[in-house]
Amino acid sequence: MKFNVIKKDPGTAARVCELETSRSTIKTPVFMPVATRGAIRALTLADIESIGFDIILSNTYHIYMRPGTDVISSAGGLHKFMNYKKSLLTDSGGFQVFSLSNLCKVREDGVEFNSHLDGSKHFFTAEKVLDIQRVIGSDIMMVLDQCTDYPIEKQRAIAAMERTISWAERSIAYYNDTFNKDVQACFAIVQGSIFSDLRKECAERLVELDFPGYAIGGLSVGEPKEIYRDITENLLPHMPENKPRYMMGVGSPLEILFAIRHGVDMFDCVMPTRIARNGTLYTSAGRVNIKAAQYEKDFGPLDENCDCYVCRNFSRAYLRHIFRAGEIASLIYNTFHNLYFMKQFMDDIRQSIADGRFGEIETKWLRVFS
RNA sequence: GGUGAGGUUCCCGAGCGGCCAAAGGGAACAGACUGUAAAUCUGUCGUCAACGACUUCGAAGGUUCGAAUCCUUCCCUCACCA
Repeated sequence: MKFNVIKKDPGTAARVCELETSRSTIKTPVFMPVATRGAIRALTLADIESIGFDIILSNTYHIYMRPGTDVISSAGGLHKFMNYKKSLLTDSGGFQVFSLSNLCKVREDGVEFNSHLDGSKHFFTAEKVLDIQRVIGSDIMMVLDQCTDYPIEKQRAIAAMERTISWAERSIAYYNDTFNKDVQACFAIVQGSIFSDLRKECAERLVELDFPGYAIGGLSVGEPKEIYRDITENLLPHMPENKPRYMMGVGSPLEILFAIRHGVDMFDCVMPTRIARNGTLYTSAGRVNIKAAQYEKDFGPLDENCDCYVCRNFSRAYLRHIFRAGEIASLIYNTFHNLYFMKQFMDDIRQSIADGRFGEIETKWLRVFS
C-alpha cells in the first residue's frame, strides 16, 4: 500500500490524499460502503461499480461465521468469491465484541464468541483475526480491538484501551513477521472512549508501533455530538500525518464533514444504506423521509440536483408508494440513491479541498444538514 | 322456507355483568437508525376547553347500583339443509 498527501487545506487540517493498494487507487476523503457479508444490501456489484466506489468494506467476523474460511480459501479469497476487483477493507470483528456483547466474553488473550447464527463457540485472538483476513485477502486489514459502549466508566475504558494496545502489539509483530506488506496493509485502532487523555495516550502508544494506517474506533456509539467533536478534534493531532486516518463507523454527513476538517481521510458507515431501507433519503436539501404523507402527490424528482438513475427516472410520489407497498425495488432505489449521494458528497468535498475552497463547501453542507 | 353461527372503535379480531375507551394484529401518521444479528425499532392512533369530562361495541326497548357483556323485539350477514 502506498499513501501520499496530495493537497492540504490552508485553513483547516482537511486534506486530499491518494491511497494505492494493489487493486485500486483511492482518492480521499473517501466513503466506503459496507458489504458486511460480502454484498452491499439491496445492490449489485454493478451498481457499486457504476457509482464509482474504489473501495468497500466487509467483515471478518461475519465472513468467518458464514460461509467460513474453508469456502473463502477454496474460492481463492473474497475478491474472487464475490467477483470484486477493487480494494477491500475488512473490519476485524472488534465491533462485534461490542454490538454482540451478550454473545461474547473479552479475555486478556482474545475474545470468546458464541455465533449469532448457531450458538457455536469460537475464540478470536489478534493473530487469528489476521489469519482470517489473510484468507479473505483484504487489501486493508484491521487489528482486533475492544470497542466500548457509551457511557462507560473510565476504569473500564482504560482496561479496554490497554487490551486494545496489547492486541495491537501482537498484531504488528505477527503482521511484520508473516505478511506481504505490499499486498495487505494493516491498520491499528485507537480506543479510549470519551476520555481525551486516554485517546491521546492510546494514539501515541500505537503510533510507536508504526502501523501502515490508523483508525479511530468507538465513536458514534451513542455519545452526544459535542463529545464526538471534542474527541475528534483533540485526537487528530496525535495521529500521523503521513499515514491514512480512518474514522470507523461514521456516519452522517455532518460528522463526516467535521472529521474531514480535522484531517480524517476514510469513513465507512451503514447509515446511508440502512436509513435508505427505512425510507430516509439524503438530498441536496437535507434528509427526506419518503414515507411522509406530504409526498403522496409530489411528482417531482427526489432531488432535482441529483443526476442518479433514481432521481432521473422516478418521482417522490412513486418512491413513497413502492416503499409503502414493500416492493423490493424500493430498497434498491433508495439504497442506490443514498450511496450515489454519499459518493457525490465526498467528491464535492474532496474537490473543494483540492481547489482551496473547503470552507465554502463546508458551510454549504452545514446549512443543508443542520 | 328450516336450522345453526354471528354483527365490537378505519380493517381483522379478543372480550361475554364492574379492574373496558375496550387485548392483539394490520392500516394510517410521526420519529429513530452511525466499524449491519435491522426491508428493523419506537411513539400516536374515539372526541374535547384533555391528571377530568363526553359519545362508542347493528337498532330500539328492558333488567341491574352498574351492560359491549343478561332479556325482548327488530334489521342485517354468513353456513348448511330444503
